[in-house]
Amino acid sequence: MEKELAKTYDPKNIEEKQYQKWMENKYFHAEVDRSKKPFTIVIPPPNITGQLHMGHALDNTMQDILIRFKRMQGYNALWQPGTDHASIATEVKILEQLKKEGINKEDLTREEFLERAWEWKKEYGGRIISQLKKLGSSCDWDRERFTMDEGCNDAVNEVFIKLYEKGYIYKGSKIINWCPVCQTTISDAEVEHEEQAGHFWHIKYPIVGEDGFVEVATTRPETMLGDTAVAVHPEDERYQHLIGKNVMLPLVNREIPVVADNYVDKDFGTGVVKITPAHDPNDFEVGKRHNLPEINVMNDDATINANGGKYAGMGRYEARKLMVSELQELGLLVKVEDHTHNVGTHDRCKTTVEPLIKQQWFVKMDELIKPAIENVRNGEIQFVPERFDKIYFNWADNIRDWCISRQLWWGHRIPAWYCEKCGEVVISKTHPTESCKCGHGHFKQDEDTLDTWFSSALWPFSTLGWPNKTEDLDYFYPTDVLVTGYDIIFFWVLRMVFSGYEQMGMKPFSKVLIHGLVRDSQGRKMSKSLGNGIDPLEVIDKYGADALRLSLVMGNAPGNDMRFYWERVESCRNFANKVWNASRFIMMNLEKAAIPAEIDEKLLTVADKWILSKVNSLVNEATENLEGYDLGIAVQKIYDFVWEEFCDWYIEMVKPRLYSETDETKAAALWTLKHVLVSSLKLLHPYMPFVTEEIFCTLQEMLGQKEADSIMIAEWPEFTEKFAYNEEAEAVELIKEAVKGIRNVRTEMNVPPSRKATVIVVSENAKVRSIFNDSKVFFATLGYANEVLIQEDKAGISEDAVSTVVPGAVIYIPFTDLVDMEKEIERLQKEKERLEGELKRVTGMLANPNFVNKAPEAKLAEERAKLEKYTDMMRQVSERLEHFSK
RNA sequence: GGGAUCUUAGCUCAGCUGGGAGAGCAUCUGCCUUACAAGCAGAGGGUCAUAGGUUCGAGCCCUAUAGGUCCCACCA
Repeated sequence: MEKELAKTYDPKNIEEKQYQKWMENKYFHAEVDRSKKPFTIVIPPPNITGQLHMGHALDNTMQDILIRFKRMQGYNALWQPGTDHASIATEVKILEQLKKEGINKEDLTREEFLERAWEWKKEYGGRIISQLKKLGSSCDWDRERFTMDEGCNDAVNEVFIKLYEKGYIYKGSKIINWCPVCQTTISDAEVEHEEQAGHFWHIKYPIVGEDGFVEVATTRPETMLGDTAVAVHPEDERYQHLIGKNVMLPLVNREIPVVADNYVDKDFGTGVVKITPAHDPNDFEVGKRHNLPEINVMNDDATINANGGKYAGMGRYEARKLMVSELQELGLLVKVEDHTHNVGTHDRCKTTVEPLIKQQWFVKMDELIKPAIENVRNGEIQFVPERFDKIYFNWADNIRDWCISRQLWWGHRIPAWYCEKCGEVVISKTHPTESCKCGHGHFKQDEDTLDTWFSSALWPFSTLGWPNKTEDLDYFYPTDVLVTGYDIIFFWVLRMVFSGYEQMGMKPFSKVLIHGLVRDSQGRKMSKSLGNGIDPLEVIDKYGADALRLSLVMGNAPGNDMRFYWERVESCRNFANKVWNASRFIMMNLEKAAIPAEIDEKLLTVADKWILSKVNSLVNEATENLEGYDLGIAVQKIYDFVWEEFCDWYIEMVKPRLYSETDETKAAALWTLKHVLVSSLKLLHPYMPFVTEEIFCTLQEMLGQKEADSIMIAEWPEFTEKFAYNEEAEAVELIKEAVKGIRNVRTEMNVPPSRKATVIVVSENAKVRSIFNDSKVFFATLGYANEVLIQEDKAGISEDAVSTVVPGAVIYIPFTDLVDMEKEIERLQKEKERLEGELKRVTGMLANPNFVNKAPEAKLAEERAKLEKYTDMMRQVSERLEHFSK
């Protein structure tokens, strides 16, 4: 370890090195330790297909901040990592890769395909993990899991069997969402509704046995091949006479009945709806009510099947085109209207989803969802910010059975076995050995795999060893907080919640911290197709992980989207640089003089007490904000403190003491510098782990004092009564105001910094005089003074001196040769106007009996004090003005 | 159709349970002051979308309006 910091801050030189050290020392690793309280976060497992994007960077930065904070607070902090097999996403990628080699899925056996898939996992599954490490994530990598590893696989089978035995999992023939491109079912959550411009075709269906037609309107004419009825509203006068009659389905020439059903909206379209039970969820329901046949007219690739007669083999849109033109020739096409409507598309490939009737596995939701609703409603599980529970309830309250089977190969194969002869179903983790009813005894496993979210739903407990009763599970579960984006509340959060209650009898986590999306600088979603994505690794390469992390959380409220700006990262890097240089300065001075580990408080000056009280209350506030998940607010406060109060004020104030060989408070200054620096580094560490660690360790090395081997396991700072803000500390605020006044006057008067001046403080108040008397030195270092006089009256001061007014005193700077009267008057005038405004407000308030009667006592006292202060300042300013106007 | 959310300085955004409008970036003016020009010091810039209401007091609470974003929803 180095004993001094490099001259320039370069994240490249420290980040990799520090991360390795943390890994080697296993600081991220958590073991069950009953003497400590656990704090657990499970990572939202990134897909093995994935590369780190800004969303991951934000999500994981937030988790790392929380876990590092809690670890320092003394919790036994576990951040459980892992990756997701992401069944459909990965399968699509692998198929793409195969395609490039000229191989189709049909060319491979299931086993051959899976071999390729595991190779993929081996090659790319680790990529995202190494990228998370670059970000600084302090996950317990020894515990890394994968949704398809042995344990998770076992958990999946266990849950499937338990739910099946309880009757919560069933196989049924229902209308489901089918993706013709991916060739699999998808769940409701995976369907995105997209507004598309389409048409409304009005078609005449001849009435059987009489002249005339009914006119139906449809957006999907090709589905008429599967029509098995037309429906009207039971109370629609226009169509009463038709109910019970038949119409002739054109092109197909099939007689279908006219049924009456409340589903029909009299006022929409023609009031007559064609019913296609096999290809529309509503029609499916209508069909059930009226016992209509279900005619499936489509193949899995959305071409028309044999039931479509002569259209068989055509694509759905091709058939549509032909049918429309044929209807037109027959004179049955009344009109075509433009019509925008919502089309369901598959969220992965954007293909229009085709509703089809198929045999699939479902999870019955009505019972399972109950505790998941109840426990969010009663606050057992809380969303941060709260409003996101509405998205949650929106899904939970309207939940339908979850279609969990997928016609994919990459994933957890459904543990259902069928007797090849009698078809008996056996649900079992392993190939059944017992014989079945028919005694044939040869079983074949279900071909389908499970929805990828089925395994993710178990993640908070499967990663801790479930279904085994492990110590880990007993100790670390339920986890404390789940950090994720609002876009997967219904995919994942909801399913973890009901799974937690069902399998563990306990919630999976107490808080759900929701963040928004990272958009580009124009507010657009970052996406591959737009090519507007920013690679976090590129940002890290240019500015360092610390800067990236800080830029992602500072000035951003929970749940809100944010825009990515390079300028923002740069300013965060500049902050890291600031911390670096301040530390370098402090260490340069510490090096030259030994400092005691503890300080004799009598030696502390007002400046010391001021900064100590400031950092003390910062500790309080930042801790509180962090505990309330206000990560952005907390770090904003730390940032402001470090840069403004510590660097720009305190360090500057303390310099004369450091440069002096004789000042007896020098040690106190050094001790204070060190104390405040270390506290600041600790507060910053969760946000900027690398730079704070580098400085912390170098500082310890240099001092030969060791508090901890690493800042990440050092103790979180605590508020101490000893340094509470008091009158002494407050005196510094007055000094600051005076200095600012002097600087302001000088700039307004265009006085170059090289020109030093005499500063005369005039105050009738002995206490104020005493404050300034003790702080003369600050005017020299901060206010360009070469001489400071403190006096009770204006004796000996040139009447033409420029001045600045602070509460309780007037500060004169006699520049006999430089004074620009006009400017000085202008300045005083401006100051007077400001004070007038303030006084008007305060006197107005205090003159209002309602305010005086109703406002809290503290507020009243505050306003009275202000009145006094401003009145005094006003008197001084007026006096000065009077003089100049003479 | 239902719901959420936003509208604050030129830009991007903070603003905790209502009590004198903030930050970063950008702009302007001085400074190579021995930690830092990735810096220091100063300055300009906002009727907090609009209209009502509650309150002693509203950026913050309530209602309505306008505009933006997003989610959900079976109107064929």
